[in-house]
Amino acid sequence: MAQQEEVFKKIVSHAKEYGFVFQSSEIYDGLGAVYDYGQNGVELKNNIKRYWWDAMTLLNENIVGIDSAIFMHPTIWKASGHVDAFNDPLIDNKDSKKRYRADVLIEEELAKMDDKIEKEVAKAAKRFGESFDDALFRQTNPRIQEIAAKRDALHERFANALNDNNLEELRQIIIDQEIVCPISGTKNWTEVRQFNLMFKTEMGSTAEGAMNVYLRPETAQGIFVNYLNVQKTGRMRLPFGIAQIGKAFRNEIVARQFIFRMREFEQMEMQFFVRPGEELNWFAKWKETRLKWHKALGLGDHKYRYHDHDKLAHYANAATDIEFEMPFGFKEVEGIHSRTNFDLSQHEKYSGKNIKYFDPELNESYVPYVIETSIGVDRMFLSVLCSSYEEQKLEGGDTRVVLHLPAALAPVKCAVMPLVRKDGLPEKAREIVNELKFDFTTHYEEKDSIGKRYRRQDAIGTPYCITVDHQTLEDNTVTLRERDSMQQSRVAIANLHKLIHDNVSLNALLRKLG
RNA sequence: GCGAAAAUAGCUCAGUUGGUAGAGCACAACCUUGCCAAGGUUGGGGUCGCGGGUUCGAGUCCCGUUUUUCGCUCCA
Repeated sequence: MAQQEEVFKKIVSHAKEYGFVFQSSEIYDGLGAVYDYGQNGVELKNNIKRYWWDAMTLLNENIVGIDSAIFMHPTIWKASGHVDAFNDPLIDNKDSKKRYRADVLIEEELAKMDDKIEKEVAKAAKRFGESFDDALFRQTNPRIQEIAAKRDALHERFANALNDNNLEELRQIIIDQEIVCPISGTKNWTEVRQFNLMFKTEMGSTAEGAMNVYLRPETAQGIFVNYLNVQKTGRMRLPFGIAQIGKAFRNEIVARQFIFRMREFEQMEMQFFVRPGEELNWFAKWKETRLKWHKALGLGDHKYRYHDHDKLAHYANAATDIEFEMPFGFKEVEGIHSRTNFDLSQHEKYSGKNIKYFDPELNESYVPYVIETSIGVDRMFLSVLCSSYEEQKLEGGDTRVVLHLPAALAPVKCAVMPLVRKDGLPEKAREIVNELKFDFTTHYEEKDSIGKRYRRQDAIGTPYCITVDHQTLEDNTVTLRERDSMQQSRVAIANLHKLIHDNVSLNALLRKLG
């Protein structure tokens, strides 16, 4: 494990050194958990997005894309549950340094009181035997009455505090109830603080007229609120899907592990709308389809696994993660959720608009059920980078650092280099670049020895290097050098284009998914 | 957010009880070589994360702060 962490550090350094990922605002000491993509990173990221987008929209005639705005009406986040669910009142015990949810601590205290009552009842039931009247005993026994009164008073006070969002009161309840930390056993508590995971800003210029809006914490809602627009204008019939790629923002308390958890991140989401009752079949189908998409990249089938959720979110009736083996363990890359009709029903309720789908086959209207597939682009990027990175020992004792990126995702597809910088070889190489550049990201390199140039291309994962030598001037052939095997072959310039295209285009990858 | 550790050139790091900021690689120019990196010459690049303090003098000691890593915590 320690070794894995070393490798991860090297990957992070490599990502910076070769222009994949930079810390945001670095010259101002950086900004926490925000990163920028560099010249190679952006190409890799765009290729990942293109692979996903094409797999969704080209291969499925019933899936279309949209691009919704980051700003949305604030009520959307009330309807979706984010305003409430992303607002946890937290409190720390100063001695044990443990953090708890203040509301959970109080709920546990209430549960304890209930337990006490039940114990009293059970004791009495044993004592009185068959003549025991449970309801009567609860109503008349003074001890139980006393506990129940305290319990009810606490419950009411707690409910009021929650309702008013009164953090000081929550803390006061914990103090008054003499709740202790289960670890340290002390009552040395900090203030109660609220962490809202949504970034808030204002829209409109005047203080009175300004409206509080949020930066979206997920892209899904932009699809839900548009689903009927797309269905009607696209004449879509269930089942159909809407795909979207876009930025989302969460003010994470702890954001770590490089680009794995960032405060600003990008999602690729597809919401698939189905008939009620058919959702679990579609859930199973998408589970399979999505894993196939990942595995087609060839990063290693053993690096993937499903993680089915036992504890489901409030909107879901089934959920799975596709996890990928990162240097720091198996981690979620994609989530597949059966979101029921929760979101659409909520929007119907909060907007007051009818957003039912009319099913011409069944001749009835209903709110569709939704299967969601949602990938973190940045996590996907990280998984590709980590599994591609290799420090390879070569014969002769030296090592080379090579990124075995799937060719279709590589930021640079080929590099053209004159063997020497004279005798007209650079000019010939330029001619080849000018042919290839229209279809492939092509580098031209003439500086340093040829071996050094190969290694530089290996480090950014370029699948092919094309070397122009003196023979080229005579017979129009070049040396084609392959990244992973380091094998060289003599190829006619006329055949270069097709050869490269067949191996680096997304097309080949998509055909595997057919 | 709490605790611990760290921050010196693009990268990896050295820097003595406090006394003029260094190396290797990388980068630029020129020469040389020419199919798997690290030949030669020359050069550019650092207010030692930032801000205070102690001191005649701070990369080094003290305080604060930012960022990163690890642990806790949290995670739709």
